[in-house]
Amino acid sequence: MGISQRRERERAQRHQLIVQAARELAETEGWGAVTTRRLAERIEYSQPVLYSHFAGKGAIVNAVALEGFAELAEATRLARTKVTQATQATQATEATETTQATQPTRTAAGERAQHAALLAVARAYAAFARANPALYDAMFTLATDLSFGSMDSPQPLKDAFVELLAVFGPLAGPDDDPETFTEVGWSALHGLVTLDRDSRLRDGDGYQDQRIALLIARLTGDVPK
Amino acid sequence: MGISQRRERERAQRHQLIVQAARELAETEGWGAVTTRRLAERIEYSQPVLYSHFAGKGAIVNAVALEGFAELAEATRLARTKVTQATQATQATEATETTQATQPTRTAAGERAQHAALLAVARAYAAFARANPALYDAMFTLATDLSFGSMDSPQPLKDAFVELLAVFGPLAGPDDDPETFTEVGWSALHGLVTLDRDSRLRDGDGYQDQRIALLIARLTGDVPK
DNA sequence: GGCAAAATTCTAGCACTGCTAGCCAATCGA
DNA sequence: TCGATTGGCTAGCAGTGCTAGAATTTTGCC
Repeated sequence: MGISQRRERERAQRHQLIVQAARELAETEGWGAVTTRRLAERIEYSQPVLYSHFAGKGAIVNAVALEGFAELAEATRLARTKVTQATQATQATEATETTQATQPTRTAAGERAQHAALLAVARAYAAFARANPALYDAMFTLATDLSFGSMDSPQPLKDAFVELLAVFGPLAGPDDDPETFTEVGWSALHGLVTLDRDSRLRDGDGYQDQRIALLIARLTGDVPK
Repeated sequence: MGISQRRERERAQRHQLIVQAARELAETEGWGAVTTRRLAERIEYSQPVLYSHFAGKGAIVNAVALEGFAELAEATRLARTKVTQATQATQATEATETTQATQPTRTAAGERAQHAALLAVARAYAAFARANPALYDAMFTLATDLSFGSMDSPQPLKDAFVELLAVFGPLAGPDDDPETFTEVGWSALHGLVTLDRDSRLRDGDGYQDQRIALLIARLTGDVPK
């Protein structure tokens, strides 16, 4: 039965080809240019084959969005581990403590490290959105029917939130629910990203960086008096 | 020359009728149902008359969005003045100080009052978005070509931001730019509203209220240790 | 009042969209 | 080798935003 396996493999390849074509087309010419005809032309098949892979155009957008969430989770994970490892090395030289990385260290140095990690992740998040505007659009403005908070939400969405929870959670106050705190931090970041992208905030050199820094500072309780 | 004036008046009425029809249709059946044909049917004219009033469908959406910004500004102004007046009355009985309302009062009572005002405005903002989902969509996801930060941005947009500035600005840290602080606060609020609306945050009784309270608390430096 | 001119509204249609029914050819199991 | 099944294609449907040109109404003038 090797033949049917090969056919299934080819089908999966074409499936991925459609998603990739949609994403590239959207990123170069915007989602308005992503029509079923242009998509079919691009993958060198006729339109109806799209509907043998996806229920409709919306399902294709959803697939692109899912890819985006997976990559976003990976990007934030990278930024987090990079910084925490760097600061852990610094901490080792200072030789203060060696608790688990996942456990919030309540020392001053630990808090500083987590603040740094959070800032790095926030910057990575903003950079990701800026580097893949169409992808971010698919994730947050086009694919609105992707369930999130419930049990049956797709894995990439859960992964992405868990990743954010790992950075935001430890910085929640003792009386705060870490998940609520993460939701607030994520939402704020998302708001900054979208409003900046639609030119609804002052445009200029370091304005967005300033905003992100200010947000993270306030969230972590680093407030000037 | 009273005739041409009457005609112009009637034209303005029909102009407003189009905007209102678009808004109502969007609010009851979603923006997907707002087509030029249905709009024309609704105002009891043929399609082309729409184009004698607006450059295209996008221009109609823009008009709706502008109306939304005007109303949003009004709603936040109402929430702000209501609370500040109430707390000013309380302050008067305590007889501590009587500075100008626009000037940030650096007393403990003054800060508490501003915190309360900010919370009230944030709640009003979220309530507005929840009560007019299609309108909010027009303002932030459909009419993306509305210039904002620049000089030539429409007056309602400026007004809305000034209104937010009046609540957020006084609570900025001594080293913070009030405008930057306002941009951050507004973005965070916007993020909470949109993600909540798309069911991307946990759905339940007071979750959104909790998130808003947490956000405002952190922004104002009221951080638990 | 009657009539050409000007402004306004409508009919009809264009090029496009997402999506699907039904035909036609290649592949499969016997 | 031959029917049955699968897979892809052509052609077309209903609907979209928008517009050219016809038809109608209103205007200004004699």
